[in-house]
Amino acid sequence: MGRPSLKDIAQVLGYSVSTVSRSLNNKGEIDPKTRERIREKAREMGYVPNYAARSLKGKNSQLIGVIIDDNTNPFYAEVFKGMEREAQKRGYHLLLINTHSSLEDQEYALSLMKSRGVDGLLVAPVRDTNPEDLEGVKLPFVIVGRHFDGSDFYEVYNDEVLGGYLATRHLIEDGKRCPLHIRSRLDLFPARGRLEGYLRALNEVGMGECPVLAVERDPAEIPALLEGFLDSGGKFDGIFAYNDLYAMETLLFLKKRGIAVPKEVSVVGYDNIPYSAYTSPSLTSVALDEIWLGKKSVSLLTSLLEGKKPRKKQWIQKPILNVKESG
Amino acid sequence: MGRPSLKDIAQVLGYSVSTVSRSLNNKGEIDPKTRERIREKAREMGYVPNYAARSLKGKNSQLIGVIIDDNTNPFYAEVFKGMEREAQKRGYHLLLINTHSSLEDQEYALSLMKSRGVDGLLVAPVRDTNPEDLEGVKLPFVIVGRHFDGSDFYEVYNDEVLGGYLATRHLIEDGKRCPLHIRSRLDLFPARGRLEGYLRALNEVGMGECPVLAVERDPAEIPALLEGFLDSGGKFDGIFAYNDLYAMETLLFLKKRGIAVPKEVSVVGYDNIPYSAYTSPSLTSVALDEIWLGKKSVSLLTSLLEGKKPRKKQWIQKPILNVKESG
DNA sequence: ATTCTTAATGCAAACGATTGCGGAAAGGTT
DNA sequence: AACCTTTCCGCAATCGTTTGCATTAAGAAT
Repeated sequence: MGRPSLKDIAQVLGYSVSTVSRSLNNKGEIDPKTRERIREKAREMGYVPNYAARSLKGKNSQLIGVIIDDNTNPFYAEVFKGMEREAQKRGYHLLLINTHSSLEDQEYALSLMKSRGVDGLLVAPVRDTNPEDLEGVKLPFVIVGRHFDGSDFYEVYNDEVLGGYLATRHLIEDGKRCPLHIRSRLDLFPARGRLEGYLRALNEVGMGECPVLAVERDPAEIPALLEGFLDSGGKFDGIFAYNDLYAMETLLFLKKRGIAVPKEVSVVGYDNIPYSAYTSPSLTSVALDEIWLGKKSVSLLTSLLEGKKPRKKQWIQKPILNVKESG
Repeated sequence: MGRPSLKDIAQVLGYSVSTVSRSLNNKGEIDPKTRERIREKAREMGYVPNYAARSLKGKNSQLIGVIIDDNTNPFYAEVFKGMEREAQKRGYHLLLINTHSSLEDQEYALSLMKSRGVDGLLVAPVRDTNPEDLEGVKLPFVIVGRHFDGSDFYEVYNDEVLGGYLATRHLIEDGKRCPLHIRSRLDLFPARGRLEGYLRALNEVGMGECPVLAVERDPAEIPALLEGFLDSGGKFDGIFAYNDLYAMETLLFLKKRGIAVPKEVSVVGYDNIPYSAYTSPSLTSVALDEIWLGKKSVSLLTSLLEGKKPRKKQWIQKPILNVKESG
């Protein structure tokens, strides 16, 4: 026989299916003795509930859809881990789909999640996402790692401005007079925040005009960007890079050019991924608690699913700076 | 209204539910004209199939369970990506659960997958896994990245022996007389293979006795291990580390001790993770095609699910050596 | 003894999709 | 004109679970 159903248990014990169901779910009024008898038998027969049937009837699947850019990204990998921990604790499971930063893939993911009957969504929307596309799925959702200006979505994200500020202020306090920023595309939420924090730190001490280099698609552009900047007479004594991967490309370039880090130039990254400890010099980086981010987004979503309406819609995490050798 | 069902479409158009179902699934004989009419309407109404209902009836859910150690591990992250690509192409979706290398978590995962009604399993079993536990779930499955001696499971994995051999032979051909190996626990399949390849390369050229250091739990033990080895008079001029993380710890230690890489000591890692390009010197490493691994395991499993019995049960990938600066 | 509570359990419908079987209409064959 | 095919489509059962309502039995109150 395949997996036993409620009916199988009911037949063996001579009860009705409803009684078995109620016993297993602790619902309704059941004689404690029969309840125990049923639970025991269920265990013995290796009963596991059929989520498909349950979700078909009950309208809830105990499934949460997770839509992120790329599970290979150490930051999101870590966040997912946090999500999994919290979700399992609360009896939910996760359906993960990558968007590869593509709007098309994101639409596919959204429609699929709906089709799969997930109870709610944890989503890190790709750039250019129309907020209405999210609302259009008519599912409770929590935004992870992003923030839509002026919206009142439930959101769990990092204080990117503070992160950029911390990184830059550190460079300044270290005596750097001309810290460069290598930013990413400004249609990415974190990129805007980090840039803003960078500018704020500069303005605070009256250092107006420092150069910002922009990566359009790929961190692989960085060597050429820096090369071009230096060759056209540009100067810098510190670099705040959009993230650790950017910073690593930067370190590589500086090494090739024979520029000493941190003696001549300090480098600060962002995300503090595990591998940032293994570069040489090891990478000073803005650190986040990704696990917290994952857990918090799940607990927020599940309370939504339980019909609560948490008053606090925005959960913002304060990053800290993990100072290592590069600056 | 919520998401429209077959019934809704049927009512609007005046057909029966069965006709709608058959039209949408291209089954049975349906007048091409009505089929198109129905498909058009379905599109218009934004119909998406309800997988729960489908799997309840049809006995297949188009869901594949993925059970791995840890989605943060770059190797498995990459493998998962490959799986996702292939699965989506074939109309399947993935349910991911981490085991954190714990037998207990693995059992939870297995029971959960059964409960969720996945059609099949892609699993990288934790050490000490009893093959019978896997067969016990009574689901088609493919082993990923491991190999059970003597079993005839469907398996997709790497030729770890060859990998270890390539790494070690490279060190030897580079003139190293005493390459050290830092291995992991031998109850891990890859650890056994890599060690064997290492020994084979040594024996081939009659270099019998070279030292092997064993990490028991955590790569963080490595500095102490090497320290102890050196202090007790041990010597080496090359190191083949179990994986890139091990190699990175090794590089860090060597740097701290002032030992020049690759001048005095060459270092070779395994997995060729993206971040191995950013150490200094960059890390020579055994490279695998993780995407292939993921895709292949999915295509193998889906052909099982379609009732085929592929003759070739073991798919073994040949790694290559990606020579960079460290050796 | 009769009626009223209360506690414990069963009945049956419903969720949305699939599918074997049968029926009706249309056309073809003698 | 009677019969047979073929084509197209509907009926109804089914999957496993949940849940509102009905039912039964037992005990309490009169």
